[in-house]
Amino acid sequence: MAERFQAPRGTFDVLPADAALRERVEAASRELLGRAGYLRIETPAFEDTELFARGVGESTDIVRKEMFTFEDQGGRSITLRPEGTASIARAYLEHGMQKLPQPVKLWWHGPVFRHERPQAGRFRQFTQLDAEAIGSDSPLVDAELIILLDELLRGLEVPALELRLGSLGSPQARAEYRRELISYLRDQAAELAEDVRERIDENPLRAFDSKHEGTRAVMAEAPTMLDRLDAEDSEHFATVRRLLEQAGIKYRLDGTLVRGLDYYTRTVFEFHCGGLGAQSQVAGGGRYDGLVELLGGPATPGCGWAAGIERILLALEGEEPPPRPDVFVAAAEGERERALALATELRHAGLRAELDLAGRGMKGQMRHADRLGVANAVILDEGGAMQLRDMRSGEQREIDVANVVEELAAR
RNA sequence: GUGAGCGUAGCUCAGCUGGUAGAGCUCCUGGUUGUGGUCCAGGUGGUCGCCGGUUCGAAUCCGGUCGCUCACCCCA
Repeated sequence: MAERFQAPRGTFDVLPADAALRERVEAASRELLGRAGYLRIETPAFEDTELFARGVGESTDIVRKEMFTFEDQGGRSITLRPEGTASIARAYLEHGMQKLPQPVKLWWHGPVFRHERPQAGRFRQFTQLDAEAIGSDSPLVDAELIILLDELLRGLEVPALELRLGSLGSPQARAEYRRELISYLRDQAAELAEDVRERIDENPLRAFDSKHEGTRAVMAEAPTMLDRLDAEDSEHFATVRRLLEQAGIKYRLDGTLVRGLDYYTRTVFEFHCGGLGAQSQVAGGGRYDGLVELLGGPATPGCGWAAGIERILLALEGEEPPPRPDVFVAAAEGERERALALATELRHAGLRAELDLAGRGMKGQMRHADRLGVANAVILDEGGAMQLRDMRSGEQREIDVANVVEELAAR
């Protein structure tokens, strides 16, 4: 037991029972994003470490302690992608997509890696669905992306959804606000909970989430980022809000949204699902107007989101039974090879056909057919005769070899 | 990285205050020469996570270790 291999910590197998639901999520996103003109892109699962260090930000938890980084045989530092946006921005630049009509709208889904301690809804390898629109600073872009994400989650019937919406403004405004908040907290330190006080410099925004009474009183009076937006950012945000309201999308205004990646500017948002455990965030994203430039390109606005497929699946909670075959071909001892040929023929006709591959006796084959849940069985008798059996009624009659395929296809 | 709970057959679990492993489900075979779903009988399958200690003897007690789960942190 102990010596048996196990999937590495924080990873999992997608078993057949899980596959159908997962495919439904993938199909829904492909369909929805396709209709909105988002085009599919695939980037490598690993990149130059520096891309993430620069793109995501040296000071973020992701870069500081969550990356799977290794040296390849040529001495290059390589990192399994901990998120997708930096790769998309890299591809945008590498392939000169500035020359395309803007914005360039892209989507992808695939594995993402973060070296974290696993827990409910948190894995070391998980799957993200990403949508990105690069090259326009119009608030229409922000709104379109949020509307699409909302439709996706709602269409999948993710329960107890909540959209939180905020704006971070420009990097400068954000930095100024942060300084202001830190000094405000320092002044009020005596009233704050101990854990909040200890993290004033580390993460002052977190004070807003505290359940501590004294802290809550202090925070009720604290300035929020939304109060400190400059005129342009403020107008941009107001337009995004108006567009969402026109689209009938409910949201909770949240001036304390942080996002753990440095590249976010202006609009930020998260979708949460109640009853998901501690990791309730199902999707999140925002605008990143400085990212492309940060990676060495021209000043280029961008906006996008990532949805966690596993968290969505967790919220949907369920398995779908594997598809049932239409027909099972059972064969007497000497007829096994004919069974394969017939099954192949039936498959050509578009039917799901199975046969015994384990050397079962007739009783075993019928039992197996029953468990597969087939509606019909074809039984090949010794000597060439053939029976067609209706597995529900138990009715059975001899049938002509020439007619089996037709007969079954018609059912 | 920190904390808490758990770790017995493929799955769900039982095994009281220590005496050298069980049930249900699943799977396979058979129930008078090859026909299913109910029922009956039988079978496959576990060095009780691992290492060490206490003991005449440990799945059962103690220590360590690994793993899983949940939470903190942070994020999808």
